[in-house]
Amino acid sequence: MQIVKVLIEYANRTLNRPFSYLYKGNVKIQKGIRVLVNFNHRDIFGYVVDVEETNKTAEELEMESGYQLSEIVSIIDQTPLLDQELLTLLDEVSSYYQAPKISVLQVMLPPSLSPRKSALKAPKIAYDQFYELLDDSEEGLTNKQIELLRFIKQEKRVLKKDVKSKSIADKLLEAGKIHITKEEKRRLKIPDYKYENPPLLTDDQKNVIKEFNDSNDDVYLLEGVTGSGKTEVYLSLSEQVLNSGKSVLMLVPEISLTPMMVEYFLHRFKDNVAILHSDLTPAEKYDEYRKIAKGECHIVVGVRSAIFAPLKNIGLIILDEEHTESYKQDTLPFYHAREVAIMRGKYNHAKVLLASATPSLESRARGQKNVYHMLYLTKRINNQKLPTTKIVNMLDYRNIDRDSYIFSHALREAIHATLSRNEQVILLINRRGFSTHVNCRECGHVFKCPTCGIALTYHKSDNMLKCHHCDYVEPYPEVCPECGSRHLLKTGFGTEKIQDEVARLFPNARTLRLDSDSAKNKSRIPETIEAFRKKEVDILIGTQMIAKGHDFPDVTLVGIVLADIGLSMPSFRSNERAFQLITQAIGRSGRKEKPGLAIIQTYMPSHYAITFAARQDYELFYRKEMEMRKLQFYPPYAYITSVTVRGRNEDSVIENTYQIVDFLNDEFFDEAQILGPTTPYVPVDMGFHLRSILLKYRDPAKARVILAKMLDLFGNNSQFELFVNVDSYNF
DNA sequence: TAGACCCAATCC
DNA sequence: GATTGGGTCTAC
Repeated sequence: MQIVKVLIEYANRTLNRPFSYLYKGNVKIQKGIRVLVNFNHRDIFGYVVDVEETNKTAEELEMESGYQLSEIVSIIDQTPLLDQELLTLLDEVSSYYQAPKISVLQVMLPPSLSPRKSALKAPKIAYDQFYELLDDSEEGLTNKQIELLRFIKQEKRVLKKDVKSKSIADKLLEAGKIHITKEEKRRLKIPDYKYENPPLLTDDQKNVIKEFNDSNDDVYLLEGVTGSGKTEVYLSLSEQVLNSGKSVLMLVPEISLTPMMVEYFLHRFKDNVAILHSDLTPAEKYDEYRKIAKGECHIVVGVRSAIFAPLKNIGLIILDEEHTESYKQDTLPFYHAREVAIMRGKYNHAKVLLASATPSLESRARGQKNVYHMLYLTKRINNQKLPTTKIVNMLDYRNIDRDSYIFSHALREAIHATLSRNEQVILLINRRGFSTHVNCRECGHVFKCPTCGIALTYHKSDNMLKCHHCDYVEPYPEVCPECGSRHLLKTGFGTEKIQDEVARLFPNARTLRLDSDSAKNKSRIPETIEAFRKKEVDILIGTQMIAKGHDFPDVTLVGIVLADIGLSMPSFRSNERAFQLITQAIGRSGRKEKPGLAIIQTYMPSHYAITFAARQDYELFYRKEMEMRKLQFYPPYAYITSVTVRGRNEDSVIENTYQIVDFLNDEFFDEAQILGPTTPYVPVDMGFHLRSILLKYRDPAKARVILAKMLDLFGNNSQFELFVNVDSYNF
């Protein structure tokens, strides 16, 4: 008999330990397969982490352990799901992020292979069936049969579903003239891209590639201004790595927004590329995953979770736009693709290339200390000039347009001039909806989300109040629910309001809005982008989703309607975020031979994040922001981890949070700054109250030990749940 | 994580 | 007296 230890599919702290089951059959159970087990009256998935042979009886085992072991319901897999590298990575990731192993497995594997019960309903392998010739003698066959036989002989193999007459084919099968072969099908349909000859590299690009090749360092940070040709560097390096017999993992922030990168790789490397992103269907993900695991392709282009692709013999890992926050998962297991990339790079002795026009401060600081090898691309391709920028102080009423409190004279006139030259405009406003706050003028009542407690945003298109954090919506009430007054005040503005204003001020301009409301259906994002590129639209209005990566040759004006929005967020990263967003947005203007202009409207015209972004001066921003971070002891000077306590009873949550703070203070002595309990920005989550603790420290190894101890001590309480977010981005 | 179980509130 | 709802407990 075998004792099988399994991890349960529930990614809950209190269940984060192996449970034992019996297996009396004669199959040798292997570590790393999935089994179906009965757990607390329900059949669920378990992932086998250990197997022991035993001569004891079930009764003896019950005596020893004090509980009755039940038997495995069924075995799901024939062979282990992960190879040695990914098993090692699993351990490393779950210990670095203090995350339940099962939660890491669940992000590593596609839905069809996931250790969770829903995998039973997930897509299976699909096959194409072919007829193939066995014997071409035609004796005793009818004319129709001979016709089909000759056709199959000529074509070598014929898709079964392409043969119209099944009965004739059946006759040939019966006579042993042909047989059926099957082959796994790839359900992701990829257009047939023509190979494109690589363009000649610029001297800058050649120098970067040479420096990269001549060095033996592990991790590189390529700082390259917008439009400096980073993509061609990726393609060239990838080609080299492939020629040396190794494979390439290419990570991008989000494929539906920036399909260009995938297209470049498909043009150059065709069938050798597999694609992994969140818009694929589960069936497509499964097929791509197997194609990679079987070694049928050597390049993976994908988003965050693609860092776990079962690619073998990796020679190069690239993170494009490495500063992008979508590389950090903000749910369990809270991993950051950059850190995982570095772990995988070490294991494979592969180089890791991080790249951005505006690197994260963490990465840039490591570059400073030569932990990462810095590389630079300082010139735009063809020496295109950066756009002219202008900061407009919106505090000065003389700058504001007479007809609109949202637009300045400067921006309104620039839009007018651009349109009359038949060129295009991008207006960026980093906020969705129509107005950001609705409150009652009589009693001051503020409309808030009942589940999250944050202010609701008014959306004009459907006349609804929406929560921008959860999916709560309610119809816009004409009267105040508190006092019955009809005087409701809408303040603040977002994309919808801008669209209204533009329609009013420029009635002849064709406008389109692109934000996560207008793009509910993700397939419409590329459509909108394409319509704009084809100049069916004059003005594109949108949130940050329009600021990234796109190349619109006829855009010569970018207007940032209110640059301060990001800056007023209560986060130590808000300066960095604002700088990155403004820099990226400005980079959309004047991409071809026409000179570009960018106008930045702000109430904080002398804020360094805005002035340095306007000058496109990353290095100055970096230095200034580093001073601030040093002063406040934030990353990159400190590591941070947040601990969130979540429970039904608010008082008990607060009380327990204090106890944890006390514990952490005792353990760290003076080796950490501990802030908290604080009430998070979103204080209530589905009826659960939340409180957070922020830890800032210098020694991650020590913190890991203390955090593990904390989870041992406080992590198994039924009153509350603990969430540990190592290297958190939510503060 | 989700069901079972317990107790109290609520119904006609 | 039965039914419903909420909170708590537990799993191999």
